[in-house]
Formats: sequence, structure tokens, C-alpha cells
Amino acid sequence: MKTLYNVKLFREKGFIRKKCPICGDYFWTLNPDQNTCGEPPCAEYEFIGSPPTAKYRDLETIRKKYIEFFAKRGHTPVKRYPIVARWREDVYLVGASIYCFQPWVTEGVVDPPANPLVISQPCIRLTDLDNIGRTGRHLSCFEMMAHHAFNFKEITTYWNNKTVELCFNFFTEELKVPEEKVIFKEGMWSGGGNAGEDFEVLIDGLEVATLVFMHYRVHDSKLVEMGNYIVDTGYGLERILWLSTGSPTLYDSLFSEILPAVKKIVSVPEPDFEIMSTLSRYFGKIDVSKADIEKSYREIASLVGISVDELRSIVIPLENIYAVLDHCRALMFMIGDGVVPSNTGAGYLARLLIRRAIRNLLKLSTDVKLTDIMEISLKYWTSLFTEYRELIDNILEIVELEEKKYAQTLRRGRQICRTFIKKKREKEEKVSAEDLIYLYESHGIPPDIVREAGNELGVEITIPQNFYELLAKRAKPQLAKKEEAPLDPALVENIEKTRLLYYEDPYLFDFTAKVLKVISGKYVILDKTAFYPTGGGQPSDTGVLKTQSGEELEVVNVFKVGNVVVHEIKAKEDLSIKEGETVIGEIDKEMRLALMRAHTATHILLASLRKVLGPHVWQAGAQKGVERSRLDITHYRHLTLSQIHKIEALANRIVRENRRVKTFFEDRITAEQRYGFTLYQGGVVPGREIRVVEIEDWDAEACGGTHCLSTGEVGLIKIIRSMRIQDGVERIEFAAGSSALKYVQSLEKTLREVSEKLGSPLEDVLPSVTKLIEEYRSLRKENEALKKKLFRLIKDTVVAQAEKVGVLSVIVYEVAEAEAHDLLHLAALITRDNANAVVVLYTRENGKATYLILVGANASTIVDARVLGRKIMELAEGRGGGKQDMFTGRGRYVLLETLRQRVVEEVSKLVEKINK
RNA sequence: GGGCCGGUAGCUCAGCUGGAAGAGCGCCCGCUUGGCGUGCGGGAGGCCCCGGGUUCGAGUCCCGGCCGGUCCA
Repeated sequence: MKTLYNVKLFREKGFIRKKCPICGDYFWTLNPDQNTCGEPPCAEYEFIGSPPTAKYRDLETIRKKYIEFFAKRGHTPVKRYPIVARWREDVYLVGASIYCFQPWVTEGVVDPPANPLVISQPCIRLTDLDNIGRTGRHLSCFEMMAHHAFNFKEITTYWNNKTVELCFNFFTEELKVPEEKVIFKEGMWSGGGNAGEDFEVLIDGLEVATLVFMHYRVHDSKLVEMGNYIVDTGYGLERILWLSTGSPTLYDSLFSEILPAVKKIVSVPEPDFEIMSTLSRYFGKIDVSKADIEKSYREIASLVGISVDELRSIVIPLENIYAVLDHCRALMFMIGDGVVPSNTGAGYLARLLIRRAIRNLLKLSTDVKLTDIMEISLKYWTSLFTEYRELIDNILEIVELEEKKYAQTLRRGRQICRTFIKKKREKEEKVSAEDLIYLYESHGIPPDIVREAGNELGVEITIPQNFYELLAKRAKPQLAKKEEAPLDPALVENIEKTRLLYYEDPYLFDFTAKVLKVISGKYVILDKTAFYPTGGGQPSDTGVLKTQSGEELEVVNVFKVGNVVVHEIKAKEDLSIKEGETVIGEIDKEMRLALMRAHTATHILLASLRKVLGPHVWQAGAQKGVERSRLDITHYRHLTLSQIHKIEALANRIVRENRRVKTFFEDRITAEQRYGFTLYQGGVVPGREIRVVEIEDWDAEACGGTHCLSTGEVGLIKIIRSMRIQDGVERIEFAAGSSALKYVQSLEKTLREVSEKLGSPLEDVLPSVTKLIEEYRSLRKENEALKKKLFRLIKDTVVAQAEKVGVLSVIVYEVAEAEAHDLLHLAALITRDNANAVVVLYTRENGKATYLILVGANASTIVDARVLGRKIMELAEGRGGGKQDMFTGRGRYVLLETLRQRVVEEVSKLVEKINK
């Protein structure tokens, strides 16, 4: 047999290949009596209560043993990577150790940091959150221990034989697992566009490791040999700990140090060993994603011989505690590595976890806050992950803030539910599944909260079993917008790499170069250039290209296509530029200098922000400009003015200290080790070598922009404003250099003008304005009051003019200096006392007039305001409309007498009509 | 990045198919009480987020913006 599965070790040791009678998969074992593949559901956990390993009770020891074991066998230990995958665009968080090396290493663009290597990488997986706490083994956060070997084109390190041997020896020699207990089950693994054969390594029914031999690329759902051979392994550290403690659930071993304290403060008693073991074995055996949880409880209850209710009362509180502890641990890694809770992006995932944890806590009906549990968790976990120690307060503050926010959302949610349900009840409608979806999607109200609110109002609400499925169905697939390349990359394919003069000397503004190619009479490619192409949030340079014939071509845009810099020139007829000729390039010097200052200022500012606000601050985007620049950062609160001033003061101190700004290329791995991952503020930086911009003892970032040589050149940094662009992301707008001065001057100018207008000296502007506003408000109020008074006064005069038409009194009156609103108020005053009144008021402005008719309660049975209104509009050539007793319209101004005559006439007609 | 919801008194919010800006709490005053609370009566407090449009008329409808919330990638 010539497959990857048939490894040397199996032949040497005498492994037997068997077929599992239940699932049909093939597996390798030393135990002739082993009949099934050893993986649930074909087998059951056997280690609970009787661990098959030497006894280890903590993660630290096992991790150390693992690293040392592989280090002794030629593997270089590599420091773990952050949990936030800043080097990738396709995922937010690291979900497996191989993520650290995708795509640059696996694609062969960047050398691996060591080869072969061993690592223990914390990972986050939020795919089956519902199972966490319940099944005894699921986690949202785990450490994947791994040994990786990278073979490009040919096998230079090791492949399947040694991988299996190392694995087998680790478990049997280091952990002392009896040889016959180790089962290797054959399988196929695929993910992230790659695939390969794999072994699942099972001990006593528990999958403890996966060994993948990646050598395919998945293309149109077919496997294509990629020519690279990558050993991708994963050993579940927490699972191995569980295996070696034999505790009822994984959580009992993982959280053994903090569980007693937590159980105590939330008042949950110690559970029965047998019940929890049974539960854990049961969930180990079934496919939890398809399980009916209520049915499972019934079956477990009957297995241990207690009632379902009794089981639930023991198990459910524990499930919640386990889930909370799991989430707390994940949150330490996420927030600690720079995720700030938000309504979008990776931050949303953190918020999701926090909210789930809070809901779990709420179910325990305790007053204990998530922050309290988080504090216990952090205290313990930071003793092992000491890099987070200085972040404890920071993390707690973030969690506390989120907890408060969620309490508010829930409170608001309950209120919204109540009004929503009441409305439904009035309309005698039921709260439908559609309604539940609306409440969840628009207001974040989980269905059980809706049901609760319904109970209080005596309205029964049924939640569909497949609620979350319904939600998922509604989510439409979204297409990512692709930015269109300005130029087809194929057109520059064979052009040699442009020499980048702006990196050699950022102060070079004139240069000569040879024209390599002119495309579409618009795009010029040179052999070398000092024009900076758009990139890293820095706009491109502009300037001119001077041809030999003396023509000046205006460069309007510059961009990079692959390794080639393209100069876009203003379209022109009779273009004289020729391929092969020499041209002189001249850059708009002032603009470039302004952009350099802005760029260096951005770096100074970012480090100042981190110093003042905390290490959770990361760049979330940036755009440099001549006049103004902006920098988006992750932060969980609005900046206060005093914080802004503090940041400004610090940044300007760095400017004054005139520190050196060093710019150099460095090997990626070396740079990462020296400066850490804070290098990657600007996002993805591909390649083996990265360009580092270092401000002495202040800041170092991977950056491709042009910079000043020392901070003093920036001159002045002034923050213009800060605003929240999304939850957890704050935008800081600022100006640098002469634009900063210009900004301050314009502020002063405005202030002076205000002071002049007010006629008060600069320092008294504020009290003056305050007084002015107060005066304005009181005048407005006085005006209202006066109008009311005036209406009351003229009311009698107006009523006195009334003309009797039958039982009705017709009043027509012109009011000076009034608005439609005032007319209505005056008319209302009259009709209130005179139910028989037909009031027509109008007011003139700019030759036009606004007419109002209001008819008293009695009168309205005879006169329809709209009918009368239409007649007036005929006269005034205007338009209008209204209700039975009220009409408004606008038209030409009509003399009072004419109008009165007409109104009386029309009303008389209406009265007569009724009399008939 | 996309979808949905909201912005009205100091606070929590009503305000229907466009037609005279509201309630509860809080605040102030008076009475009730030995005093506080309570109870009763009275009062103050509004650029209905901003800008445009439709209309005789917009808190309400349409478009744009700002701010907040929420869900999904």
C-alpha cells in the first residue's frame, strides 16, 4: 500500500489497519481487540475517573513538556501570535496555529520563522457557541499546540513518517499513555483553500490531536497537487489536560483553580461526580449540533436515575458557569490583544461574547456582575499569561462599560417590547415569528425577553423552535466590493521594477529618468521616479514631467501596479513624449513636504494616543492630507477635551524634542521580534522584508510612506476634532505644520469676528453669548405671551363686527403682522365662546394673503369650512384645503369689504339651503 | 461594508390615514401636616436633531445629512 497513511512507524511497531464496523472508516491500532475506530459515536469516553496518562494537573506543565519534547527533536520554539489576525484580510481572529503562517508562508512568499517549528497558539472559535458549557468539552478559546514542517517543492524537513512517529512518541513516552490506547484514524482534511490526508489521534475515546498532510490546493472542488508539503498538526492542550485529570468535564480540569470561588459567589453547590460524568460521556457520544437538548436531558436523567427536573436544576446552573468562565478567558485574549467591543468587525464578536456571558449570568439569578467573574478570571489567567497583567484594569473597564451598555439595551428592549405587545393586543393580533425577528434584528431583543414581557402583560408568545435558523435564512449573502484597478496589470507585466527614488532620498524633488512606456497617451512609466504613488493613506505626489522638446506634462495622479509606478498625466493632444527619451521630473515640493509632515505627525500622534489612552489603541484607518489628516483608532469612549489637550501636548513635546526618524528595510521576522506586532498599525503588509519607520524611543511601524528625517520638521500638531465613526472606533482629525498654524489662525479670526459683532472683548465673548441667548429666549416667550394677550384684547373688537346671517354670526377680519398659526389661535378663541360663529381671518404679506376659516361647533352643521373656503379661493385665485370646521388657503390679497360681502353672500346661500 | 429601528419637556416616552404639541416621573409655588412623606390644587419647562422638497398646511410624507441603537458579514 503506497498511501500517506501507511507510515514507517506502523510497520515497525506492528500496527493493524482495521475498518470500523459502525462508521466504516479505517484506523490503525496496536490493540488486536480494538474493534471500533475509537471515536464517538462509535466509542465512548473511557478516561473519566481513570486517566490513561501520567498525572498532570495544569496547562503549564503539559505545554512545557510538549514544547521541550519537540525542541529536543529539532524544532525551534516560536512565540505565540496575537489572537487578532492583523496580517490577514479574510478572518478577524486566529482559529488555528496554521493561521499564523497563512497566506505569506504557506504561499512561499515569506520564509517560516523556523523550520520545523513548535508553537502553542491560543485560538478563538465562535462557531458553536451554543454547545459551550453544555457538552463538557466545547470551548470558544483554546490553545492549539502544534509542530509544523514546511517543505517547498521537495521534502527537506519531514513528512508523514516522522510526523506520526513524533506524535506517537510524545503521547507514549512523554505522557506515558499505554501504546495500545493510541488510535490513528484515517481522514481527509480541507480548509482555507488547501487540503490533505490526515490522522485523527484518539485516546480512550477522546480526540487529542489531528495530523494533516497538506499538499493539495482545492480548485473547483477538485484536488490539485500544489507541490508544497506542509505538516499541519494541532494538539488540543485543554483536551490533553482533561485526559490526564480524568475529571467529569473538561471545564472541571481547565477551571479547577477558580471554579470553587466562582461557585461560592453565585451559590451553586458542588455537583455529583457520577451525574456530570454521565452527562459528559453522553454528549461525547452524540452529534450535539443535531441533538434535541430536552430529549438528551430525559435520557441522561434516566441513565443516572433521577427526575429530569432534578437533573436540570443541577446541570443548568453549571452549564452557565462553565460558559461564563470560558467566555471570560476568550475575552482576556481578545481584548488583551487589542479588540475593542464594537457594533462591527472583530469588536462585534467581542460584544457578542460579553453579552452571551451576561445572559448566562442572568440565568443564574444572581446579582454577581460579569465584571466580578472577569476579575477572578483575569487574576488567575494573567498569572499564567503575564503579558496581560498590566492590562487588567483596562480590560475590566472595557467589560464594565459593555455591561452597563447591555443593561441599558435590555432595559430599553423591555420597554419597546411592552409597547409593541400592547399595540398588538389592541389590534387583536398575535406576536408572530416575523415580529420576533424584527425585535431581535432592529433592537437586539432576544425572543425569551419578549416572551417574558408578554407574560407580564398576560399575552402568550410562542417562539419558533427554529428561530435562529429563520434569522440565518434572512441574512442575504453579501458581495464584497472590489476596487477597480485603474490600469490593467497585464499591460505592465513585462516592465522592469521601477527604482523608487523617494525611498533613497525623501527630499529629492527633481530628477531625470528614462521613459519606458506610454500607455493610452495618458500613463507614463519611467525606469526610476521620485513621485510617491498613492498608498498607506498618503495621497500621490503631483508635479510635471518635462520632455526633451520642452513640453511640460502635468502629472495628476501616481499609482503602483505591482512593482511598477505609473504616472497619470493630464490628457493632451499631440503628445510629444516618446518611449526611450529622457525626461525631467519635478514634484510639487510644498505639497509633498506637507504630506511628509502629516505622515510623520500621524505616527507621533498614534504613539501619543496609546500612551494617554492605553495599549488597546490601534490604528483602524488613516488618511493624510495637505490641509487636514485623519486617524481612526480603536477606543471605547469618546475623547474628552482634556484628553485631547493632553494628547496634543505630548505629541508636540515629541515634535520639540526633534527626535530622529529612521527609515529602513528589515527582515520581517527580525522586525516582529524587535518591535512586536504593534508594527502592523496600517494593516496588511506583504513580503519577506518590511519597511520600518522608527521614531527614536517613541514609535515603530511598518510603513511605506515618506517621512521627515526628524520630528522637529513637523512644526506643530493640532487636533481639530474627534468623532465616533462607529462604536469602538474614534476618528481624530488633525492638522500638521503650516496647516496647523493656519487652522489656529482661522479659529482666532472667527472668534475675533464674533467678539466684534458682539461688541465685547475677546475674553468676555462667552458670557456675552450666554446672556444673548437668554435674552432671545425670554423675548420669544414674551412675544408669545403678548400675542395671547393681544388676541384676547382684540377678540371683543372682532366679535363686535359680526354680521348676523340667520342664527350665525359671520366675522371677517384682517389681522396685521400675523402668521397662519396666530390666525388659528385667535379664531379658536372666538369660536370657543360663540358656537354659532363663522370666523374668516386673513393676513397680508408681500401682496399675498393667508386665509383662515374656523367654524363654531353649531355653525359647522350648516357651514362646511371647505365649501366656503373654495369660494374665497375663487375670489383670491388661490389654493387651500382643510377639514369640516377648518380651512386654510393662500392667494391674492382681497380688500376687506369685498371679502366680507362675498363671505356673507356665500353663508347666506348655505343657510338658505338648509332652510329649504 | 450592508440591512433594520430611533432622535418630541430635565428623564422615560405617547402623538392614528398630514389639520389647535401631550402623559408619567422630576422641578417650583400654595394648601394639607408639629415636621418629612403622602394627598389635593396651580405653575414653569419645547428651534418636535439639522437642511432641502411636496402641500393651503409637516412632529407626521419624500430626499440628503448628523447623532444614537441594533443585527449580519
